[in-house]
Amino acid sequence: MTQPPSQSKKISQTRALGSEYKTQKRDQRREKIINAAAAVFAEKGFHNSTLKNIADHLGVLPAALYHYVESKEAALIEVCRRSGEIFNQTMKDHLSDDRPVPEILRDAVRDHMQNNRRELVYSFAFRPQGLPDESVREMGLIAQEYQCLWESLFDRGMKAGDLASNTDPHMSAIAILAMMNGSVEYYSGKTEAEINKIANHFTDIILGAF
Amino acid sequence: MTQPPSQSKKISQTRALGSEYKTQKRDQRREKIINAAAAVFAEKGFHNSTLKNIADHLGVLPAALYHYVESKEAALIEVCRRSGEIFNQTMKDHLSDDRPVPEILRDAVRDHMQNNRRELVYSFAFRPQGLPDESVREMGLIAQEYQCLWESLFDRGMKAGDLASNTDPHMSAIAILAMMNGSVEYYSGKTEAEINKIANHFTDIILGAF
Amino acid sequence: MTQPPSQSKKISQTRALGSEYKTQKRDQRREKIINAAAAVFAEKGFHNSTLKNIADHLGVLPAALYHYVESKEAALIEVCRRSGEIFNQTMKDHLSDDRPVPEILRDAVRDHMQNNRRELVYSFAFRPQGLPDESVREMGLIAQEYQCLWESLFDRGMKAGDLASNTDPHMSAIAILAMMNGSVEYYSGKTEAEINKIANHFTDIILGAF
Amino acid sequence: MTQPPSQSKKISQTRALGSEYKTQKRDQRREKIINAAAAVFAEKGFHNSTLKNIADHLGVLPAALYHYVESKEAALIEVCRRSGEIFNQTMKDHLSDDRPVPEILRDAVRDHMQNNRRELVYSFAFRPQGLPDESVREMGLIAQEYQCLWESLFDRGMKAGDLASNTDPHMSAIAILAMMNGSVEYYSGKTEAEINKIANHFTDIILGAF
DNA sequence: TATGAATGAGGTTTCATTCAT
DNA sequence: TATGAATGAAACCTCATTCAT
Repeated sequence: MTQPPSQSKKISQTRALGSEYKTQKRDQRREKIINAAAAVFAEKGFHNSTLKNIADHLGVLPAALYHYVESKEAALIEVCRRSGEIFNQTMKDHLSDDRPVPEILRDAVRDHMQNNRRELVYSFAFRPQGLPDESVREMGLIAQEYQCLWESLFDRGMKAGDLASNTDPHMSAIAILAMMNGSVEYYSGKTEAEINKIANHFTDIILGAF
Repeated sequence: MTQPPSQSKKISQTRALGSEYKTQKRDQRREKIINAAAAVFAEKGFHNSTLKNIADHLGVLPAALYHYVESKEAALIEVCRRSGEIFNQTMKDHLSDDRPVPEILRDAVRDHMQNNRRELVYSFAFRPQGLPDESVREMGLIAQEYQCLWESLFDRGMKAGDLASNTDPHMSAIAILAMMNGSVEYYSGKTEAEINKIANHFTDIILGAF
Repeated sequence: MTQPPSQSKKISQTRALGSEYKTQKRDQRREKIINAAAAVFAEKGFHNSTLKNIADHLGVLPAALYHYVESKEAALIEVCRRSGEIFNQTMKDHLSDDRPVPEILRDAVRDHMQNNRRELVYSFAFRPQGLPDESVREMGLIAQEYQCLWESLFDRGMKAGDLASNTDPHMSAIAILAMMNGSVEYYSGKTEAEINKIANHFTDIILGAF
Repeated sequence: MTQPPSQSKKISQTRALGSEYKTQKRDQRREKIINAAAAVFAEKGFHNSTLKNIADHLGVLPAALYHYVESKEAALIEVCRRSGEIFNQTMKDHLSDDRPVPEILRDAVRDHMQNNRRELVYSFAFRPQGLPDESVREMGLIAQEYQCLWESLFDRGMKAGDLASNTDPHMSAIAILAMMNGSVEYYSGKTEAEINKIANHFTDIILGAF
């Protein structure tokens, strides 16, 4: 029995696969663009970055970006969302660990600072100054969640007796986040090992209190 | 016989006073402009601030600013210089105090944070990202001096036995500055009393370490 | 007999004299301003000159100029008028001389070039490019009259047999004026003696033709 | 069996041609812009010309010019360079001719004046007044070379016995250039034939001297 | 009369964005 | 999909001019 329909099916499958393949490629391209945007924004700040800067990173002309990103601001929001996910996911992973809080804390501090350096995104996630309103809203939610995760770590530590009983989880979270983000210009250019040393120092400061 | 004050002298005095008066008024106007610039820069960041924004703060047209400031960048540099002087002078005053270091430290932290809030200038003095080169240079010197002042405070405290003997002045300065500057978005809108509480918390963290 | 009226007369006389004196002083001041304008316009061209440039020449602020001159363009017109009068009067003086035309011509060429250098005004009187319309009209009349004076000199010389009989007064005037004005950048910085040599050369060229 | 031309070769050719074609089109557009700039600058002078003037000549908005020219001053320099090349090349061509110098001279004068009219560029190449420094430098070199070419023509003529033995090549070049450039307002609006007549007159004046 | 503050128009330039190809 | 041309809004800045003092 001849099965002409099969051919049409095959074709449509091929098409579907082709389209899936295309979608995948498109996503990869989009991701590269978002990464380029992240790098440029981090280096120069949002308002001092031009689409040409981003396009240059990719060896492409500015107009090409519009095939993947709606606008400069949309790119910023995307960058924020992604970096927020990285930070938040990292922290959630730490929280699902059942080692003593001080040990988790030490790792979390180290990871945050390494990410700050590596992802070059701290600037958006934690410095809303002068950014477009919608971005600020988006970032605010992310940052708030992140801060909550840190607070819950301190809270757990205190309740478990791993940290001093008079620990203020809220203030401790504020303090360690401030320390890590307020010194990023100081450490972002340093080696991984050096950053780890600084991270340990910060952890000791937080742990030693009270 | 007493001579009446010579008239010519009087006139010249009047003239001198008149001119002095004018100079004074001009300086006041200039100061208001620099302050407006500081406020706008702090709120929106340098690149997102327009001369119109600053002019609007003063109820004036943008072109009027050029009577007092050479350019937008010149305004930025002036803002940085002024805020740097405030911070550095405040710290020098604290250093010339001979109370125990922990007490001085507590006051210094409080003053820095209050200034951060009041002067709204932290952003330039401590966040060079994407600013014009000359401004960055200027700010770098200011910030470096400021950090040295903090280090010398920790150094003195350690040598005097007021602080733990294993205190690292350099890292302690980094840490407390990062804490204060990295949390400015958190506290800048709060009342003086609330900020003082936060300042005390930060001081306790730094003092309690080790 | 007492003569009180005389006093009032005296006063009014004094007043009249005072006012006349004032008018005179005012005219002197105005003349200085026009001269300063002429110098600045000549050096930088009209559109590249600012009122501040002119005011600086006089050690005065720009607003002060408005007490004597209606506008920047009015100053230009005045400058043109004055320089035109100088050039035209000089030429009329030469024409009322009854020496042989070649001798007069030699002197006239010399005077034009010296004036070009000294008065620094050639640029307006002979280069209307891009100047405001009214100024161009005013200058056009002046320049036309000046050219006519030169033409009549050549005409007289030809009719008197001092110049070649096939001399074209119109073209000769065009040529010598072009020579003198088209080389002003070349000679305006030179000494009086050097300019005289060049002037003689130009005169020889004109006289030697045909 | 003859092979059909390889398709890949065709494609690559097509691509190359396509890109070449685009480059060519871009150059044409750029040339039009430079020409428009030349026309506007010539009409109004550099400082009195606005980018809007130039853009209007092309039926375009000012911002569009920046696709082809870096800045207003860059446009000026380009205009100068191009016109300088035209003038200098024309003169070099004349110098490589071995006819008697008077004949060459007559053609050279005619060409210069026709170019002055046609290219509308004399103003930059020979009137540096108030132009930006770099442009003045560029133009100075061009003008100097051009003058040298004229001098060498006179020099050759004198040595060949075509011109009077007491000819001063330097002064002759100054004089003829001044004549041609100092009268451009007079002749630039005239017909080609009329200009030729004037050019002949100027040539006669130069040749008849001494 | 001269000053200095302020204005408003206009200039050059940048840049996100759109669109035809 | 990427390009390159073009746009239009907005930025910084200049400057002739006005006005109160």
